Amino acid sequence: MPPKERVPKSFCRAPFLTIQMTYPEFPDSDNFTTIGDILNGVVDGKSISVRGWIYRTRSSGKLSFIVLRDSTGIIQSVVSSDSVSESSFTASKKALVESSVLVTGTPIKDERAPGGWELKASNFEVLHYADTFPITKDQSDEHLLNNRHLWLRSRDMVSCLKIRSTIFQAFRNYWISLGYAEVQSPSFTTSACEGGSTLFNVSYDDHNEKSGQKFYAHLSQSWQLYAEATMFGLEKIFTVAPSFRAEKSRTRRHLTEFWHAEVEAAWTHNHQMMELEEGMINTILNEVLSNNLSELEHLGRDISLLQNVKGPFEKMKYSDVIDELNSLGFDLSWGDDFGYKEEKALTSSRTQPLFITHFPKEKGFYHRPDPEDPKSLVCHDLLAPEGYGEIIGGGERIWSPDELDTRIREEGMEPASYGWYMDLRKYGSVPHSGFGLGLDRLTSWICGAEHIKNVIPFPRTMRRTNP
RNA sequence: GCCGCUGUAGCUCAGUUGGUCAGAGCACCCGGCUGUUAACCGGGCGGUCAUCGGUUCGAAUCCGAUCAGCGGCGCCA
Repeated sequence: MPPKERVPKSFCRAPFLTIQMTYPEFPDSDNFTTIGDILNGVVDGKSISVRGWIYRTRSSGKLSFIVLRDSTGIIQSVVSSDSVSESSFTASKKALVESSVLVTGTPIKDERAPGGWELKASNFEVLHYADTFPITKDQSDEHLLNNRHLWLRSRDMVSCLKIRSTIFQAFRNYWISLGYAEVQSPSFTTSACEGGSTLFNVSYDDHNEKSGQKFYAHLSQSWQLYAEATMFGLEKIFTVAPSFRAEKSRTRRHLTEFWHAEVEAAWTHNHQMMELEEGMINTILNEVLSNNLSELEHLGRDISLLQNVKGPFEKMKYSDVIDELNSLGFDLSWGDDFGYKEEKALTSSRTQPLFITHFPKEKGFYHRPDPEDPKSLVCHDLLAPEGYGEIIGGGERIWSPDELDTRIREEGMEPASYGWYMDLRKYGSVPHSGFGLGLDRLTSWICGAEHIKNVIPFPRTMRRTNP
């Protein structure tokens, strides 16, 4: 075996050093203008410099048209052999799409340019000549997924990811403003939180042989059991974390690794939590509408549909939903679970989110049976409109130790196998509620995405873990 | 787990009943063009037809298996 390559000590410790690094080919300077500022008319008529990548390139004899992009937009620059050095002009003709460039010039309004603005180049410098970019105008879903590491540069992906960022931030800000604390729970777990869901198994070298177990741990499907423990100290908590489901689901709404926003609060009833969720959805939508209009427009989203979402959201009991579905031609009886077909029928004609409450007991052992109607639960789902379906599942948790014991046995499980979770009901148990929100599904709805894969940088599905 | 579909050049695809079927456009390279809008004109490069096996005088084409991927259902967020 060849000797292991040694990493220079100074490299390892780079963050702690204050050595001034200089890159002669790339000036240490903030003296660059964003394309967004140019398009907003901030620097009309002045000579400025732009740094970015080549988005499109066309040339004719003595003239190159180089469309530049940065994270804020795109602008066409015109490189004329009359107004730049020979090396600049050659570079502009030679550089392929996605080459990184530094361009100096004067922005002017010009109707002939896409976007209405144009940069008259006085200097055109290529920092790195790109190889032939694998993504051209002929694109298939599969090719774009195989090249997702490069497709992330596309305006579609950038728009979705900007909106996604707003959504994540708005979620956090909303709960923090209500006095909730952000808490982290482990991704390695040994307790299933929800029966039925399939768990990923994680191995750990020879741990398995030594311990006699088949695996080291599962990957978490939800923080809920941990949240119920943490809640007793902090009372109001939330998290944003990945959850993992090994279901063999192949739909436009499923990922094996998805971003789960979850909330848990002591002294809180189901109906109170639903009100908070409504406020959360409205807050997130308002933030997106005030920060990401251009991204929504680029994606072709019907913005009026989002603007028209206002509370109070419609609330229906499960039994009434069954009646509505049967009036639409379904044949369901009380106790039947309904799937996406039913969700789609309910939500495709609606323009507002829809709460469904009082599901049958089978939905989850940890949800509290309704004292007035013990065969149903004090719980809720929230369905997004336009056919996007379920984005939230939540409810009031059982807080009485005896009731929890009974429910677990009813589900054919042994309370003892829940170990420390049963402990939580022994020491000052209190009423509490919580929910889980699929952030990718929420983003998918807000973006109007065709597929949930379109709104996460590196989607993980049952058949894809690359790139 | 179930149902359906796809695999031919770097990309998007055509290829009829098995017989000049190794093709086009784009990309890339060379040349031309001073207003292009993922331009245009001329030329060039480029494929073990997913893999393996079978049927046949002959297979990209028919059959089987395998691999990879896509869409949907059920389940869930």
